[in-house]
Amino acid sequence: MGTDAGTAQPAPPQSGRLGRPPRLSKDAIVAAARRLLEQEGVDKLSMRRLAKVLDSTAMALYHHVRDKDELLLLVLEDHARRFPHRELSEEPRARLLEAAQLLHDILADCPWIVRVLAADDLMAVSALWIVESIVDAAVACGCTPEDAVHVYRVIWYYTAGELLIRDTADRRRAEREEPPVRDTVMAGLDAEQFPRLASLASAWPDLTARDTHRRGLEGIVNGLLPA
Amino acid sequence: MGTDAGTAQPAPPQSGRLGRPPRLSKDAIVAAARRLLEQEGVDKLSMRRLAKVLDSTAMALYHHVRDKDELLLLVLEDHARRFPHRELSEEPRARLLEAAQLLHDILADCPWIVRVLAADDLMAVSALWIVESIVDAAVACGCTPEDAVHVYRVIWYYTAGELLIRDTADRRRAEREEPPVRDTVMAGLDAEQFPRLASLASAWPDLTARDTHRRGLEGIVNGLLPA
DNA sequence: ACCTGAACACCGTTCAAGT
DNA sequence: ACCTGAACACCGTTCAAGT
Repeated sequence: MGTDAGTAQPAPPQSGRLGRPPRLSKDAIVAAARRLLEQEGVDKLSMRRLAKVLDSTAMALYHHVRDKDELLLLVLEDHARRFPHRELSEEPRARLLEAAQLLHDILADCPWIVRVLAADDLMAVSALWIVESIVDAAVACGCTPEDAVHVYRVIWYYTAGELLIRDTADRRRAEREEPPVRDTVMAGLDAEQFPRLASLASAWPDLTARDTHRRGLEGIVNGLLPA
Repeated sequence: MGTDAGTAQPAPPQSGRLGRPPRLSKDAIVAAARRLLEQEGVDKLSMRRLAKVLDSTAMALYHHVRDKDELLLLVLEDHARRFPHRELSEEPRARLLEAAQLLHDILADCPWIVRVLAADDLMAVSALWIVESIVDAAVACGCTPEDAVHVYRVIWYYTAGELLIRDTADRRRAEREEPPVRDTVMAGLDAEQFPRLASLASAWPDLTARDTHRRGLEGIVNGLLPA
């Protein structure tokens, strides 16, 4: 993973061109950013640091990408293109669920993108077909086009929330040594005032199971599709 | 709103105490932060700027709050305490929905807190009773305690996602002059490849209705509660 | 055309020192 | 006990200049 230098090479010098030959290229920048992201996380990705990795200066990057958000979007685009292709079922309800799951799985590898994507409610262009699939499957399930967009949007909000929260919690856990505030709050709960929460206090953290998203998705789809 | 100096006063000088009398107080800091947040948004809230408003230095603030996150949490706590109280229904399903709605409404005024809260999946202590209500109502609807936590968690993910996305979109719109990427992507959609999205392109933005969250909530609850 | 250095206008936080 | 000034270790981005 750290040695796939293939895509990180500077662009092949085009023959007989005017101007200085480029040392950097969009591809090389995106590849380096991907590696930095994988190895050290978003918090460590700055234009200056990325430039250092590329033996260049922060300002040189701005010749190839408009700003940091565009760079992150390019990394997502690249990731979505590489992501293993999956056949979707014919049956619309199953297709809807599978597409939603795929949306989640692609983004689960780049949870930092949620903050950028949150500005819109659409995915990267190379994953737009998933959005199309969701809306289309919802219509095939009997939704009006408007309701289908609503279904998509609820799924997207839910997915974005899950990714944001899991990612934030993961990163906090990695960087701080103290236990999360939740644990101390839960431990000190007044059982008179909050009987339910108090009785669940010890079980609460463990309930963050891996299949939470999937189970919730099924419930949401059941609740939103016409009977 | 800018003149409620009442809570922004330095703490009343305690009689006969040792040490230098404090010029700042937690309350004054929180009140000033709240005003800054209301008037200028999170992006403008920095420890340095807040200190300037209080005629003090950034470092003095660290004597009263541990760090910026704690300060933001204190503002939420304050906001949740002030928030108008609402009676909840007896009927468990209605109570569940009302509590979830209340959770959303309280946070809708401080959407910037989602990034801080995202580290845990619990609310501010002064709004913990809402979480208790949701879990309790879910049990009253026939959920096991574990399923009730699951229901709460799906609602929280959905709500956090909605708040995050609406807030990010709002702030982008306020600061940039260009239209969101979504509009240009949607405008350039290949109708062959994405028939559904292309046909919805013009309608998409308008579909961000105010009641989206409420409608989605009902669907989610329908889908997650036992029949 | 592509890249550099210096600068602008900031951050959160720590630390030693003052009163 | 409470506050200050200076400093640390950074940010993203702009701009004029170089090759």
